[in-house]
Amino acid sequence: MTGIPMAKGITKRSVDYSRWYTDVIAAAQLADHSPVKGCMVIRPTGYAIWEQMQTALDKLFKETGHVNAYFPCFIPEHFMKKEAEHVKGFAPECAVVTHGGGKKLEEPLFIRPTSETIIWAMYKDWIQSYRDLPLLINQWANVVRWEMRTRLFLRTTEFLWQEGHTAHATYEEAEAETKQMLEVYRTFAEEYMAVPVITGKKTEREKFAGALHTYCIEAMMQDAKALQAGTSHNLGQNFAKAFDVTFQNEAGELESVWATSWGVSTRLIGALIMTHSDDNGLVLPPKMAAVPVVIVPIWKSDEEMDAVLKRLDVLTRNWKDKFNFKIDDRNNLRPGRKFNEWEKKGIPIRLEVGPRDLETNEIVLVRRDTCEKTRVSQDNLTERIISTLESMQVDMFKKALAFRRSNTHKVDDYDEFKERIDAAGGFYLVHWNGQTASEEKLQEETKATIRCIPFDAPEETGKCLITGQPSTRRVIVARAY
RNA sequence: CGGGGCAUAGCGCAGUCCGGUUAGCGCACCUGGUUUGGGACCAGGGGGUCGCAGGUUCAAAUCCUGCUGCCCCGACCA
Repeated sequence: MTGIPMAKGITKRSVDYSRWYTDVIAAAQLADHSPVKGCMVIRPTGYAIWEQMQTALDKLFKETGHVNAYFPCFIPEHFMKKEAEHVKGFAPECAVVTHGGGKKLEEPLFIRPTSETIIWAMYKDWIQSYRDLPLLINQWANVVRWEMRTRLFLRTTEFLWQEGHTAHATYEEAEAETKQMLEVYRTFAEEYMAVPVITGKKTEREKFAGALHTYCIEAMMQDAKALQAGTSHNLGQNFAKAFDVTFQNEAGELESVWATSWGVSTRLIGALIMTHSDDNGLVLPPKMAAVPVVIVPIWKSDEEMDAVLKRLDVLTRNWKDKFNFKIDDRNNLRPGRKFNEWEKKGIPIRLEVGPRDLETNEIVLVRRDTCEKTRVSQDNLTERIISTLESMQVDMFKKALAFRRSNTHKVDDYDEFKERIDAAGGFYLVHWNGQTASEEKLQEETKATIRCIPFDAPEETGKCLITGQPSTRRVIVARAY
């Protein structure tokens, strides 16, 4: 048994990918456009996904020794101006508060686009000796960046994120932290979101404003475009010097502190949607579904209703501590409507139970990722559900990985590259001479950017795709969100 | 910032060119009944300062002027 009828109200991916994306969000009731330009209202269904993400990530952060704190959203103007590169990078996209309490403020307050400056202003007071290090703090917060063009989840004026800000005694320690947190992001993306990512280093041009270097995870969406899904920065001593944060080392000498910062945002919800969902709506990997199992009971008479619900009572008795589930016993909707509703919302497993199943001791199990419908025995149902959820988690990752692999190519000829990226998008492993000038030329001529220098790229001699100059390794080039 | 489009019920639209009953349709919503294994049906009902502000006119959703907001496509960004 298979098959799901065509979805109403969702544009097919093949017709218009970006319409499809917004249709899926609307159909699943994840978010709405707000009355304020560029901002979104995250609806309960969408926020539940964010909560799943927060829970999993927060645990990973705590396991690596981090603690949470909260800093204000207002940043005094002169803080923003202390780190030269940082101002240059962020000033143009900042919202600034000039009035408060009906009066013009003495000093304008920037609404944080990120919190390095206010956090380092505080770290100055908190750090005196090497014994105060490392300082490993994370905060869950909103930030504002005045973007010209916005898209739900992918780029909104205000968005939710977490930002880790750590302080260390040495460069090596800071570097280890930067890499460790990138690895946390990779683990989270792949094992929880089932989104395969490439880890690597950003080019000078793409790195964070004020960082020594930036590492990232890059994912491929179903239209074969790249999406930066998370970043981790080694900030060196730039912020410590700008905010005069020093510590006494064991030898009693005064040194500047070494810093990192790292973040992922509600953009991950966009990544999740564009990696797994289909023409029928949202598809959630089990670990990202607050409620991974929904049961639609079916009945004609009141007697049948009682019988079905009673059986469900027995069947679900030991489920509470194993996985969340919901019994959709609304009596004003017919089953077909409920099937469709839960499909659009991406619930991983749907169970259908009616009078016929009571007789045969079976139940209908439908997998959202494959749309596969199976009649399964009511015996061992709990184990069957758990194993199905586990398979789905793995299968969805494998499917996404296979897609990325089949859309990743090595190319050595610039004209061939132009043709292929126009025709099919995709990731291209190409040689690059390491110069910003050729990177800019590439973007001007093809709208593609260097997504990252992958960690696993082997040393290999070749010629730069753009200039023909010598190169020692390949980088990933793609058109990106 | 450039190009395009839209603004009429919660959503999607018609009506606007050519001014004229009480502004209409589909979906959604409410009530009652029949239904229920893939998006139910029948009957009844509620909901609108026609984006805002001026103007023309006996009369404006409709004509004129100005403004505002939003969406989509490009240049910039997590």
